[in-house]
Amino acid sequence: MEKTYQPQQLEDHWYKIWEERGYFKPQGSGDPYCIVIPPPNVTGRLHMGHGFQHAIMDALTRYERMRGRCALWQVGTDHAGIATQMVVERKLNAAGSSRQEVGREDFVKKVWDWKEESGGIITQQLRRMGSSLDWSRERFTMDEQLSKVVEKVFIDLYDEGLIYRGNRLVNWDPQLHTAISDLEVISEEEDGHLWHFSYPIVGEDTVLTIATTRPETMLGDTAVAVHPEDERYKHLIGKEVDLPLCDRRIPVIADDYVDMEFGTGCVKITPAHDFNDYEMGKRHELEVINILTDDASINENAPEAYQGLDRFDARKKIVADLDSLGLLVKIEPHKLKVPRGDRSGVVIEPYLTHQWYVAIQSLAEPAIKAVEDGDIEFVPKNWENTYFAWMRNIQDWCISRQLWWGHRIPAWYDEEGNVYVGSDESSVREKYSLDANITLRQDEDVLDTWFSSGLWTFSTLGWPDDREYFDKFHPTDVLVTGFDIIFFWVARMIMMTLKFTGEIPFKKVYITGLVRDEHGQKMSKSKGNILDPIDLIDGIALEDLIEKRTADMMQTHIKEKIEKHTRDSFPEGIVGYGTDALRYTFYSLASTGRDIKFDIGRMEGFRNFCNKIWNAARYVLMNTEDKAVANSIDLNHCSIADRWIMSRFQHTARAMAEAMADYRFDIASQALHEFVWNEYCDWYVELSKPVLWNEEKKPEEAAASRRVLLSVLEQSLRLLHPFMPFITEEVWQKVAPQLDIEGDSIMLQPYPEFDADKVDTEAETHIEWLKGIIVAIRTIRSEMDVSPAKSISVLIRGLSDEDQNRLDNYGFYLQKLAKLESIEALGAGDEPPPAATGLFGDIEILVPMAGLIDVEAERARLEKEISKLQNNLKSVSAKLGNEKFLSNAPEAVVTKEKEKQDKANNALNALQAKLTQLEAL
RNA sequence: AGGCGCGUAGCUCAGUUGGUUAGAGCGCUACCUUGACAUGGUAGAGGUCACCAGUUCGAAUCUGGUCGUGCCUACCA
Repeated sequence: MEKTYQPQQLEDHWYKIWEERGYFKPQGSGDPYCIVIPPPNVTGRLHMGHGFQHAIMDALTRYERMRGRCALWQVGTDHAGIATQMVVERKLNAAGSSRQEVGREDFVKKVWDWKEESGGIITQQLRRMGSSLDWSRERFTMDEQLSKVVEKVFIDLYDEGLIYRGNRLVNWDPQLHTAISDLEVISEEEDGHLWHFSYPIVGEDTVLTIATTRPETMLGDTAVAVHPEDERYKHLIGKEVDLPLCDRRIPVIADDYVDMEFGTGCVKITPAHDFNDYEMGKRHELEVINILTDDASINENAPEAYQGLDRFDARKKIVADLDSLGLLVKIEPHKLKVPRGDRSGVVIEPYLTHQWYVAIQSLAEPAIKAVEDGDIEFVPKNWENTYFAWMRNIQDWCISRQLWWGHRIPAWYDEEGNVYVGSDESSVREKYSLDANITLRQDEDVLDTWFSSGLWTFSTLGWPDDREYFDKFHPTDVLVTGFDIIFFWVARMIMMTLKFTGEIPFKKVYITGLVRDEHGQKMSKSKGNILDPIDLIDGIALEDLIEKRTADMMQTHIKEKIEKHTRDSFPEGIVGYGTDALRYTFYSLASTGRDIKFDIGRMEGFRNFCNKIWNAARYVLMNTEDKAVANSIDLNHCSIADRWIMSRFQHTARAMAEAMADYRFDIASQALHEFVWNEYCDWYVELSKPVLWNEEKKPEEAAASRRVLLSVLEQSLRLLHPFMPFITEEVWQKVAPQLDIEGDSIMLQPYPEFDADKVDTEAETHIEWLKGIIVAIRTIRSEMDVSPAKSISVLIRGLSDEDQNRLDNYGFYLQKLAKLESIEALGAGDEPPPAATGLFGDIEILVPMAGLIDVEAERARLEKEISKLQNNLKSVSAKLGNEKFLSNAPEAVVTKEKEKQDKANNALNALQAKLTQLEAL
């Protein structure tokens, strides 16, 4: 074995073997366990969020697989309609072409080509994370079988009247030329203006002043609204105003939606270009005048002077024109929420179009109930509030998109515009008994990507025709995902799955936090603070990292800022830490209900942990290969340390099981780390040395310890495997044969279960005693500046009979671990020599001073200890002096405090005696 | 405007039903290359648990408020 752990060489090696041998397929007769992957964008790249979520899903899957469940982690990718189409379109544009130029059919072909070309990257990256996904069942949302499910669901919902075509305002992206759902609109506060304009009142010499943030929409105004109770304007209700710049008179109406306090208290109403105005328009039967084109330019419904102008150019011209008419009153700076498309980033227009909708109400009710009843549980639970809040106020879902990449809507129109829905043209003709001479054309639109994602748990498992996997694995056990897609995806999956399968899609929803950078900033391209999980695994040179982070940046000053920040954060670039270290870092940070700040320092610590495991294995193998190892564990031959470590292992196994049941990966990782490093390596390995290397020990005792060293290491590897698949496999392959364990891979071995019978309280008590004495001696050595190389003689007194027995039995450990020349018990009557003193309970440990100890240093040390004890004693005594405490606190608590007091008093007396003795010198 | 979080050691985070001397890792200090490991060992230093008030014999933990901070939802033109 190498002296240090080298992850690069063995990760690919083992992954390939696991995959080739089919270990990721569900096997065995255990209870089925299933997780479906949140399908990543087929042409996307792995980011930290993926890394985090896949680390968790893989830990769960490997854990349950080892526990004997028939485990399936279902893999697949998403066609990601808008995102993917945009990438291909951008490539076309860069080449001087456009999607319109190549036409729909060829464009879609080009997207498929792009999918073939880049679609392997993300799946390759998932493999690098060690994910035990069943690749033989890989699915894609646009696979034939999954597309069939999409079609069936659409048709069934339509036939049931739950999908309908509506003409209403939608969020329109004027760059992508498509409708998008509410969820795809990001509203952020931006600096804008509030323009005050006057509209002349018909038949009067006065004007009415309105305030607006969007002057250009006045071309589509069909009313002005005031509050019915507004004394300033009450008399104008029912009158008309002349709409400036347009040859139109519009009414003044009253509606209590109007806020009297805001602006002038008068609102212009543009039903075609504002959601509220649209609703108000409906209430007052106002005319709806659309003044925009698909690209958000002014259309032919507006006065000629403005036709063809872009919306923002039109705004300038309108403001100028109103000004020259003397109707511009003032312009105030104003902060407002600007809706932008989450993909395109352009300002979204409310726009009147025909779109397809899902009538969501009847689907939402059972989906709410499923969570209310606890059939589906969110972890952490408070996300349920978010879910309920949205679901109880849910709006119909606009599912059509004016894109080319996606599932084409299975609807046909005849020349009169009648709609027919079916799986293809011929079945539509049959279904609706249409004559052959009627011409049909298919709807041009495709479905929202989330429509197919909503069917993901059952479509990937073969529903409805190939039901073997569906029947076995559905409902799935847990969904692991981010809170950002609770509405997009989780809620819709619950609704669609309940509707079509009658089952919930999953029993638990584990919501992960967002992965942020080390300063708590969101990772984003524009901030240039992205970390690529693969770079953390393999390492990356500083210059390459800077290049990567600044490649697409146009502005030099931003580029420079990112470069500086990157140089500061990673002066040496990033060394590769390996997959196991990355995964472990995610677990350690995965406390529930909290975003995680990714700290590379922690990852380095876990890389070191890998190395620790590696070297522990080297030690064990060095001391067991070609040596006598007991065939089985015989407690009669085991040392007290052997018994202790086996017992401690049980506690760890129990902690692990509890943490995993609660999805507390942070607690689990800490328990494992603590056991392996602090108990196995720091203590047990050291305690094994005097047994293995002591000539006077019987051979069968050494053989027993060798067995225990191997056995506990082997079990620890299994305990660790779901978190660190690679290193545990590599080491296990070397350790298992020493124990004659049969099996081809650790990942198919049973998971260690807690066994109360194997807890050895007696051994734990003895070792705690031993540790206490050793630490006390070491502390004296360290504080008295005694060279670690120097053996010392130690006196000990205040021993009970049991202590004396322990000293007889385990003294050889003390000699080795505290580097002692000798240790002797001092009789009760013996006068102790001047010495440095340490206490462990009632036991006094004396290191005689003879030239070793500096009197002043010891005095200072004692005084420090004494003052610590006095403080301690003060607070304990205060409690015990409080009558109310004595009468109200539970007896156990009072007893405990009394014990504390006694102990502190004894210790104090002992130390004070020492101090007196010292001062007498 | 409503809702949900968070504020514990220099940094990143634990702290279960109120009872610990408030913990871990990284970083820091001192000493040490001892036959697994310097990606290491041993021993340490470091916290008025954001602030205020209350409940209680007892509060990091429960209640109310204040401040700071992050996010989500909402129709203020």
